[in-house]
Amino acid sequence: MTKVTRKKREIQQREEKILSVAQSLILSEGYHGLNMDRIAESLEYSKGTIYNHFPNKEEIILALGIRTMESRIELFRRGSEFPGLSRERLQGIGVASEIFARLYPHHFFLEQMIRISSIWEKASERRRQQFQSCEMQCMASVAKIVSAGVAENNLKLPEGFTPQDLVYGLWSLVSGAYSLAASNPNLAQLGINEPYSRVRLLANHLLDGFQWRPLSTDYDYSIVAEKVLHTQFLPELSRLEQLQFPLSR
Amino acid sequence: MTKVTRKKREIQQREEKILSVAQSLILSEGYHGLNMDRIAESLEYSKGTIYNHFPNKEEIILALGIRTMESRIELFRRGSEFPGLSRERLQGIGVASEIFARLYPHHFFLEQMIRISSIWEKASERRRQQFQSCEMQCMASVAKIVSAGVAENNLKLPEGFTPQDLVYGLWSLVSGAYSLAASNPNLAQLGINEPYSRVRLLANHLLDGFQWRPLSTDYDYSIVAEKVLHTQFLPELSRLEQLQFPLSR
DNA sequence: GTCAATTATTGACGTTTCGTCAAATCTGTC
DNA sequence: GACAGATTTGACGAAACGTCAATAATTGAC
Repeated sequence: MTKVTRKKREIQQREEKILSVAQSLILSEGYHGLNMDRIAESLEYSKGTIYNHFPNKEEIILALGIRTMESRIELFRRGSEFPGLSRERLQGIGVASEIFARLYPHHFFLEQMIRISSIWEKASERRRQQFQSCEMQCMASVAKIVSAGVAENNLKLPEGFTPQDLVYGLWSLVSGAYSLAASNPNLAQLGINEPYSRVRLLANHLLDGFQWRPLSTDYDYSIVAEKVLHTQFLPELSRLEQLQFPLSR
Repeated sequence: MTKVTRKKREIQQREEKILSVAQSLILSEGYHGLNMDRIAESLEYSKGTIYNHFPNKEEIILALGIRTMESRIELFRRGSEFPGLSRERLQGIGVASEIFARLYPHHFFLEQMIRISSIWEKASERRRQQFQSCEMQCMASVAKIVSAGVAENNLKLPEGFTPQDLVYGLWSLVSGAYSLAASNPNLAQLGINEPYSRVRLLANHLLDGFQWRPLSTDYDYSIVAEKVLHTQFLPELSRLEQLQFPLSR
């Protein structure tokens, strides 16, 4: 029924433009720098038109978060398709996670904002569910590999410890670390110089603590990471190199 | 010179009242629920008077964060005074951290807010430094114990890994986990039922991964935690029991 | 006790931003 | 080219921030 006319396409494209302007505003000037009048002015449309696309400011922010979340799911999917032992496959997700954090460092900023600034309450149910579903998909892909590790007999979880609990640990470690890195400009001042690559090492030590075999003391996972990078993430390589992506470090 | 008159004391006390009203507003209605008119109205003072105490809304929020941060430092100090091996003392901080998170669960909410909502930029240099100094004191107390572990020969850090890096890991894990728990009401839905006590277990596994002796597989740290609780945190015990604080679980 | 100087309080006001909606404009169809 | 329906516009009201001149209270010297 709904014919895709020139006008319809134009409207569709405008939605992208709104998000892109919103993103640059929010990144350069923070939460308060994003305002509807400025978006409208910058795109040379009236405010009413912007409100036709998004019923309020909060929805725009959530939409931005969903946009990067979708890229994250895709990266996680590709990472988890790396063939091998469970812990090697988890390495695949680790690399995906690191690539994600480097390509979209602002995401962690957005995510915190979404959780905090009453955005959640004001946004529509539909978008909220979309966001949560993204998050759950990511966590599920990790949980699946943890369960595989148990099934493979390479990982024994402690009494009363579920795969979800381990996912909680990994997730907390990674998101905590990236959030700190994203919002604390003076980590270096505290003696933390390469936050991104450190996270991978820390996560591996956590896995060692659970005796997930092969242990990182017996097996060089940085080689696995390198392999993951070249088999699963070729398309991203050049973009990453511009950012000086050092997996070996 | 500046005599402490009745009036001065009155003003001092009002500052406390402002913070307490602000806190309940922000907790019950989120970032947007906190507004200066409502604080003024609720305390039956005019807005101008509130502005005499705090030059803007952001300073109030930061002051709230500093207030809990100071309690945190105090808890950390007491925890780290627990006598014993380095890893036992770190357990002391772990317990302190867990007590803190249970007594002031809103702190992690505040902290994220401070990092995100342009609060940082708008607040005064003085308060910003105060906040950072609190944070650094906490991290330093952890770093000190890590270094002690190395000196004690119970911990060997990997090549190129500094004590600060391990602090970064612990800090990220703990703050990530508590932030998630504070802002994600449906962790249980994801299969994570006791976020607080899980964190301690996860952190201990991370330390095991670094081979910090004695390992938690050889030594029951929940007994240590119990002892810490009774020797270092007696005053808090009754308050915690009302919250059903299960260290053994 | 009085009074001038200092200090504290007030609330009306200007400003910014959100989100709305009736009126104006544009688009596609017959 | 006339008409219905979709789209766009921007003036408007509401809410909140932060200011400041005017007012009130307090203090301390005499």
